[in-house]
Amino acid sequence: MGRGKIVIQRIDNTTSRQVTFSKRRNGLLKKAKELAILCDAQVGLIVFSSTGKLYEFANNSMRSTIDRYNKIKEENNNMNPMSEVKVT
Amino acid sequence: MGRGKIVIQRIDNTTSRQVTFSKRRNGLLKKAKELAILCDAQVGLIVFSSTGKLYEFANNSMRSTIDRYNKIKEENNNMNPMSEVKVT
DNA sequence: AACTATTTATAAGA
DNA sequence: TTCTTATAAATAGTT
Repeated sequence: MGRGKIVIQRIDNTTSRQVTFSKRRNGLLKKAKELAILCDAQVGLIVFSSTGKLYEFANNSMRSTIDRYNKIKEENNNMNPMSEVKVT
Repeated sequence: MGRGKIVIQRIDNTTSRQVTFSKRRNGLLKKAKELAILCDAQVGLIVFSSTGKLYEFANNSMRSTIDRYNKIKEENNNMNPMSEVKVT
C-alpha cells in the first residue's frame, strides 16, 4: 500500500519503524472501529509501542471485553482440560 | 475499498453483515499481525462476532498483554484518581 | 468461494 | 512531524 512493496519483518531503522508504527497504528484503530460499527461486533484492541506507550480501542469497554474473553476461555479450559495433560 | 463507497454504519442485512464481517475480520487480524512484526509492538486483539464467536490475535500471549494493560491502568488510576472526583 | 472495479491505506519522498 | 502522491492492498458489489 505504498510507493513500494515491503516485506513483513521488523524494520531495523528506528525512525522508519516509529513512522510506520504511527501510520499503521492509526489505520488499525480505524479498521477496528469500522468492524465494530459495520458488523455489530465487540472489539477490543490493545497496542503497546516498542517504547512502551499504550494505545487502545474498545467499542464497549475494554474491561467488559476482557471479562467476556476470560469467561469464554474458562469455559474452553473446562471442556478441554489441557492443563491435566501429563508426560508419564 | 470496493466497487462502491460505503457509509460506516451497522449493516442491516444479516447476510451482508456476516460476509463483511468475515472479510474485514481477516483483514484486521492480518493488519494486527503486521503491525506487531514490522514495528516490534505488543498487540492484543479480541473480536466477538454478533453471534458470539470469538476471534483473537496476540503476538505474545493474550494473557501477558492483558496483564500489562491492567498494570498500566492501575498506575494511571493512582496518578489520576478520577474515582474520587465528586459533585459537591 | 472467486472475481474485479474501486476505494482506501500507506511507503517513500518533500 | 505533517503533507503529498504513486502504488500496493483491501474490499464492496457481483457472479
